[in-house]
Amino acid sequence: MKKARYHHGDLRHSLIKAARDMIKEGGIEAVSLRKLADRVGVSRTAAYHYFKDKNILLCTLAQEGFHIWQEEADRIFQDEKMSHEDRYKAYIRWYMTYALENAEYYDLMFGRAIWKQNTATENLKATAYDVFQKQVAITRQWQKYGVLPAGEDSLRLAQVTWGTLHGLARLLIDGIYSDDSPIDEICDCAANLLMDK
Amino acid sequence: MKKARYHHGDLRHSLIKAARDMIKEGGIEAVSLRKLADRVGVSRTAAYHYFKDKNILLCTLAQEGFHIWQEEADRIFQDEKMSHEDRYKAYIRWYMTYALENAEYYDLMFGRAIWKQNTATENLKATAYDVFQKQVAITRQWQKYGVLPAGEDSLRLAQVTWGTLHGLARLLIDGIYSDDSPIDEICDCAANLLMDK
DNA sequence: AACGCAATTTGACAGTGTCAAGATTGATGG
DNA sequence: CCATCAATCTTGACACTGTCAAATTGCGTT
Repeated sequence: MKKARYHHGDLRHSLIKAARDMIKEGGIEAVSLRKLADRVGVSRTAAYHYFKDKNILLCTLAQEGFHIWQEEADRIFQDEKMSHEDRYKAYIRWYMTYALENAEYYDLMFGRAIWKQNTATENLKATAYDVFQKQVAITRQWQKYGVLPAGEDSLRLAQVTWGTLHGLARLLIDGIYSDDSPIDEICDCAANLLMDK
Repeated sequence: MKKARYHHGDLRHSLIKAARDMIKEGGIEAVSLRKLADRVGVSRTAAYHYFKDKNILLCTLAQEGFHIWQEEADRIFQDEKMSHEDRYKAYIRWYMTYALENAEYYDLMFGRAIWKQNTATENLKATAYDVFQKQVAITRQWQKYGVLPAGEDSLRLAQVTWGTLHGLARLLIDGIYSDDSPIDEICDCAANLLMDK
């Protein structure tokens, strides 16, 4: 479709798209600007006109990931067909399966690579902050509905519950738990612990 | 102390020691075999006689980290001066502060870098497995003493509780939570959620 | 048609991990 | 005491990587 014209026409989006594919294939480690340029059919340093850094490219991808993430989560949060309890359980299960199915992307979004860099875009931080704030709001709702313990501070509760899901996802993704850990059982156990009894 | 002799004498340990320092200073990313060799005063490829891979070097360090980790944890597990409840709370607090204070090392031990590689030594996996099995055993004890809910399967419970601590540690270390998150409050909230009520 | 400016390329540099082949050494046996 | 040998370390080389500076190309406007 794309000819070898000097002006590519839509390089920015092509780069993002290619990087997205690349990540799904081989993880963040496998992403290199040069292979990326190769795949898009452009010269090695072309990307630098759109992304100051390799890191900024990754941040952009992560931000995109957060938006998709939020959309999918909202779909569960707003599903009126389920009871509050079931919705929370569904959320947990969705979190784990989504994280595992998109392991490489999850790694990008929550991984250290991006956040530790000092070049981490303010945009990304803002986006992630928004996602978390929404999480806090939902947590407050769930407390109101008696799904989560009402006694705890909503912010702390959101931090800890997210921590639990994040930690489990990480351990499963990284293969630190044995491979045959049944996700269903783990989700159930987590739900039992977190939810108000 | 060390002269520029051809035979270094204790290269393996020197390499490990230097790598350990390097990690504490600048994180895993900052570790390069060449700078390592430089620091030890030896040629760039000298390390390959003791470590087949860069990854294997890191695995060795991680294993060492697990042993220290286990020792420190045991000190809490076996502290008879505390009640079971207090001991559990102390464990949580220790976990978080230790992880945060040794963030770079924590990153090495539980980070993806090592586990994802197919060259991950069987030794490391075995060590980590031992650590986790001990965790399961302790969890079972705590269930017996009424600190943790007796109804849950011990293995799953250990997985989830560890997941919680691991996730919180990760989020705090990576700076995904805002920097001014009071660890004490987070620990308390986690304890409330996890412990039997 | 010529000019300007943005998009892209080429060249170059300093890093990295790792392999193969050579140099140095301390220890061993005659 | 000295030659041999295997362990230990070095040199050279290769294929990568990210990134900068300076040239090149070509579209749109005057």
